[in-house]
Amino acid sequence: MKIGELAKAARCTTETVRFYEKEGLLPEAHRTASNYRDYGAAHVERLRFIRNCRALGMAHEEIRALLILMDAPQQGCGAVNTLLDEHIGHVDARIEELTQLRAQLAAIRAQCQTEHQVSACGILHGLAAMETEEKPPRHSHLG
Amino acid sequence: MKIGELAKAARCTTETVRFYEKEGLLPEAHRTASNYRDYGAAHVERLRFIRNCRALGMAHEEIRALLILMDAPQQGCGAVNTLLDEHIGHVDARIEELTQLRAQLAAIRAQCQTEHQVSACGILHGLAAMETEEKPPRHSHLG
DNA sequence: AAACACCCTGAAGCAACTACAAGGTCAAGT
DNA sequence: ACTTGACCTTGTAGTTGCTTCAGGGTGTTT
Repeated sequence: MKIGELAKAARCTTETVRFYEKEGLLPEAHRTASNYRDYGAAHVERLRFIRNCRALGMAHEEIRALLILMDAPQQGCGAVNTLLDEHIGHVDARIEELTQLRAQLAAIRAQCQTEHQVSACGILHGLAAMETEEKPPRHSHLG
Repeated sequence: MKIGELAKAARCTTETVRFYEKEGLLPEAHRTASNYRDYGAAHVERLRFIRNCRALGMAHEEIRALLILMDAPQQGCGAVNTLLDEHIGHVDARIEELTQLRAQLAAIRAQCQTEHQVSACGILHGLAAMETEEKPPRHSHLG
């Protein structure tokens, strides 16, 4: 099958397929006489796997690690479990960060209930007066 | 004050300060005879405001809009309130997305409780079998 | 005069794509 | 035979919010 068909089968774009190939996530395809990429069922499976992992918020690094583990089918799957647990940890950490942010934003928002002059706006004063924090180190690759 | 002092006052790096200047978020500084940037109290205030907004997850676009509003102090602050409400909406949307992701991940994780062969791992099978979804349009700039 | 901390500019790198630009291929219709 | 249109090819640049680096200048101290 051609790249467009593969892309449709995994519900992504041809550009994304080519990008994954360049990244080494998707193995290179055979080429037809006219230099078109030519894919088989294994490519569809692999690409769908990658897209599913991405939909779950995994980074390319994590997916790459999973793919390598998958390519040694008779090995133990402890590393797979670990990797997933760590990823769940990233998601939890990010939810926690955003929840705290949400509370801070609500507090600032509460400082202005009615429309008045900008110079007297509680929100702007709140934003200016906040304790400026150093950027904490990232807990996850999730933005 | 020199750029390093300004950066310290707002707890960021000199590179970040120069970057904000290039972006137009921070006005350009006067220069000394030796071409060093020379900042005053107004710059400290502005930079701290920017860093506080960033710490609350706002995008540069949002901050830029706030700064413009702030520069017209006798105008009404309705737009400020709206902007903040929208930003809170972004955060809520992202928390919701991540919470759903979290549930999906937990479901997949539950498919493998004990270590066994990769080829029989419920997690990998779950990841392969998932309904591949099209990437939904972004609800927010928060990753 | 040398050492060291600080400043300058400009370019490149990160993640995970997306969006061109400029061209080649192929099947269908006239 | 020719054209249209949909598809394919490569390569490069843009997105966001910085960080890092290279290669150099300045200023104070010893």
